[in-house]
Amino acid sequence: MTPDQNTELAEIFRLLGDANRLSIVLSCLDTPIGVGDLAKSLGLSQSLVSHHLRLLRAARLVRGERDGKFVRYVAADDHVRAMLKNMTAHIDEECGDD
Amino acid sequence: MTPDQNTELAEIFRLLGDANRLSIVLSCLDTPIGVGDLAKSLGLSQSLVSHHLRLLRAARLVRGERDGKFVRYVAADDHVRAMLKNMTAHIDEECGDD
DNA sequence: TGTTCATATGAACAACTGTTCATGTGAGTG
DNA sequence: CACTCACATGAACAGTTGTTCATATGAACA
Repeated sequence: MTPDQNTELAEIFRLLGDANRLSIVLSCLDTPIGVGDLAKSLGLSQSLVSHHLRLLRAARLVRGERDGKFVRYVAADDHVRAMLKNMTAHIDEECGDD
Repeated sequence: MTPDQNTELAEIFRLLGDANRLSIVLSCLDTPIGVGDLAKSLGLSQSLVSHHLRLLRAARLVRGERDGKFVRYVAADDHVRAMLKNMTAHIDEECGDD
């Protein structure tokens, strides 16, 4: 693991290290979802969700697809999906062990 | 994924989201290593490493074993090891794809 | 064009975080 | 005991971050 890779990985972790941002990413892991729906379903302001999505987009964790008035966001690729599913699986198991 | 699990996972990510802390955890994934050696090999102050280790310990990402004057730290369990190896593997693959 | 809906952006601020420096604790050794 | 080595802790500060409010952009539709 090179220093650059270490920094890159830390940056990804940092972005996922906010509870709201994490739930945003998890909410669009498999199915594209619009910003407004995201905000409503998570109980967050539209502005806040949009700000977070900008960061997630910049880090290529998420990608937005325009559809008329709407912009729907999904996990950027299978790496992101696999990483997060692996992590959530471990969390589930840990809770079982406690 | 319950809200509690979401928070817990975010907390883990937040801790790994600092480059120094991440390299500390990665440095003791498989082999226990003392605080001083950790500091020297990463080019960080002993105090800083110790502060970070306290946070990592509190989150049960790492565990310390006393050995005389020394305290050696290791990844807390196989979950932590597996999660991090999975993440680093994905980072490696992503770099290959670019 | 003017209006409305969905999303993005900018400024501002309180709260938090990483780091350093100084000091404390506790184990080993003379 | 006094001293040293390895580590932990506390206070303090600069820099960063999440959030809100207000406003801008941009697409659809009358």
